[in-house]
Amino acid sequence: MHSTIRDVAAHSGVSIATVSRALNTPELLNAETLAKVRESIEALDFMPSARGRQLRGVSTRLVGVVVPTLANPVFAESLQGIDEAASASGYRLMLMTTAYDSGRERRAIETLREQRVDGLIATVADAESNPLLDELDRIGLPYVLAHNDTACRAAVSVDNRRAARDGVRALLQRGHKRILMLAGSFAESDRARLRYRGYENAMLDAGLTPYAPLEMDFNAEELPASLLAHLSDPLRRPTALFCSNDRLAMIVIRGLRHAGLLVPGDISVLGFDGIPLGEWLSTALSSVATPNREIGRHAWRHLAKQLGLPDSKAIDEAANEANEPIPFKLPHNVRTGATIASYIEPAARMAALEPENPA
Amino acid sequence: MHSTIRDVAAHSGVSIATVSRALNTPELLNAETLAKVRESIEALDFMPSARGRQLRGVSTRLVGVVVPTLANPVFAESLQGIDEAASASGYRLMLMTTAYDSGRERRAIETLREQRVDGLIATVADAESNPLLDELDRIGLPYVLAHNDTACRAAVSVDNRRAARDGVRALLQRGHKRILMLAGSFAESDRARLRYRGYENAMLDAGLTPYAPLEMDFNAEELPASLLAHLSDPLRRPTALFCSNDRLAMIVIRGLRHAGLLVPGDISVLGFDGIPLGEWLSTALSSVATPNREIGRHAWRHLAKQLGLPDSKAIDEAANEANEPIPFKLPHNVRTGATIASYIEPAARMAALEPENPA
DNA sequence: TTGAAAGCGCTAACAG
DNA sequence: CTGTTAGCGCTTTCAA
Repeated sequence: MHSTIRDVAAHSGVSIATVSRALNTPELLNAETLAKVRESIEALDFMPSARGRQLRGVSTRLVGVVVPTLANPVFAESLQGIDEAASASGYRLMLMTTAYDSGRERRAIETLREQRVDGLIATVADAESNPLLDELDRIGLPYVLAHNDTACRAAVSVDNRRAARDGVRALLQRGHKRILMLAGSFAESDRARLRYRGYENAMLDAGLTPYAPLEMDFNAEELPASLLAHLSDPLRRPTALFCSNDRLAMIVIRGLRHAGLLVPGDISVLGFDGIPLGEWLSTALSSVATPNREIGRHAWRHLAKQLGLPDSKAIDEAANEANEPIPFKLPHNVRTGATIASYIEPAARMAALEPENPA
Repeated sequence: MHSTIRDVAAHSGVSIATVSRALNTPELLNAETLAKVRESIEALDFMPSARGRQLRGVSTRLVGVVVPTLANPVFAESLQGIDEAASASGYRLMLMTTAYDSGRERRAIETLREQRVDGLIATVADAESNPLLDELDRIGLPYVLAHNDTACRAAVSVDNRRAARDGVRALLQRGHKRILMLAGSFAESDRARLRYRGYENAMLDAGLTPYAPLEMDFNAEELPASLLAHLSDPLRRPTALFCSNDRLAMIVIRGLRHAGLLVPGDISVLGFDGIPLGEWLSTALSSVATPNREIGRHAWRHLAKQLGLPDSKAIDEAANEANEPIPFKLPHNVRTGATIASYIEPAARMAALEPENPA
């Protein structure tokens, strides 16, 4: 179906070596020969096979990317960052999604290895004790984790513990004391666990007792009974909810409204991720925002370094800046939206609600 | 760096053919030999090279996917659909983004051809007169367009004209007569043009004169002067805006609120795409919803058919259903959110606003 | 400046 | 059941 270098050689009456040179080192060829060969290439719709080339030992210039899902904008964003940075260096992406499933993670990495990717960027369910990654280490295939937050491996992320702590502090500063943390599945995510640690830290620092985390289903239509139980007593219920991700926060806000609670009037809600959509909600979602695109971009920079590529970022800058280490931890940012408010004592609230009270 | 089939053969004291068989047709081997070979494979961390295999003429089981950007959830969703369907058939995706740039489209397709993808699924800026696609036709590389709406090529999409027409009809049914259509760049998108045709159709059918379309910048922070001019006269301004995509609709709604106009009280807004996020806005976005994931899934089905794969969908069903043609046009769905309302005559409005009027 | 030839990792006859 | 061998499309010495 495809024409090969041999077809081109035959068509233009030269050797295959000459065709190869026309492709790779045209400057070494006689202008006429070159023109002739190029004509044949055109005529035959010849497109050199990366396969043949790579078999000769040349690198594939392919990077594998492994993400749980693109339905989560967090990963779509970071994929964008990787894509932009990698294509600028002439690398192509090979994408695999895992749906947080370890079987699929394994198959994904296998496939990518078979394709002889030069390296890979992955977000895995468990970054610390992960045999797949251990194997990559052993065989020496370069990889960088994105979003996973661990010191054991090359991993670009925010500092999840501190980010969560800062988020909770923002709530504490607004006078909240009964702050409950909600999470999707802890099993699914080392990140959720670190975020809970941050929550604990902030609470303990403030002399408060952390609640146990409340795990809830990511796809729930309604609030789980366990949460509703927490909310039943207006005087003792949490005054703020810290959700381990934005999607959860949105589900919760919707559920709270459904249950007749005002956000942030009755209860504040803080998310985590800072997905762009959050800002579009009419009550903009307050969230601990993470620089997802930058996470992707920096993951690439680390990988590029491992691959021995010149750092295009560094090239732009002054030479003496060139050896500045590429960061593994990126800054987070507590985005004060409109879903968190200062805590008001119940007594004061009642007073404020009395219409008779003069202004 | 990688060990090869030859290393394994040497390590286990068999021929390379035997190793190859251990990989591809293990049932043909003596159990002991097989075990021995597998041991060596383990010991050497051997992973067969897809390169070598494919060079022998076996298909790559790779599909190229070309989309403008993943920042638009529409494409992230359809990519998900492609991914799910393709991996179910054992195919892998190679992703390239183009940012609607024709140079990048060309490079993307070139790369994919070099990688010898078995076929590709693409969303291009211009589907009809596109030399790149013509070339694919000429060389016989199977491809299917997704979202592009044209009869000239295999393309899975909604019927953009009818979808837009139905959306505008929903506005007309609510009594709107002064309906203005806003679009991003027409140059960028054959789809936007078809949607304008649908708008025209609906208006003319209703005996109304269509407005000229108003093109506006996709990334604008504020409403363009041209639109503000349209809105200045409360009695003659459009009572509804039809936006050629949801992102635009969201920008417009924000801008309208900023300008002191109530949505949908003062003016209705209808989007197009039905991105999930729209439903999360506190005033849920009304939109002509397109089944993006299904578009991806069906694009794969068409490609799979061109590749001569058995249709996994058809297998599930009764045999007599098996030859049911795979649709090119998928159903759209006018999602009545909360940003469109019935038109109320100004007089009636004024009356309703007078607090003295009894209920 | 060009050609001949070896070989990259693998599969698939064809023998044994 | 297993080994030998001939390529697949390309790059890269080495010679001419």
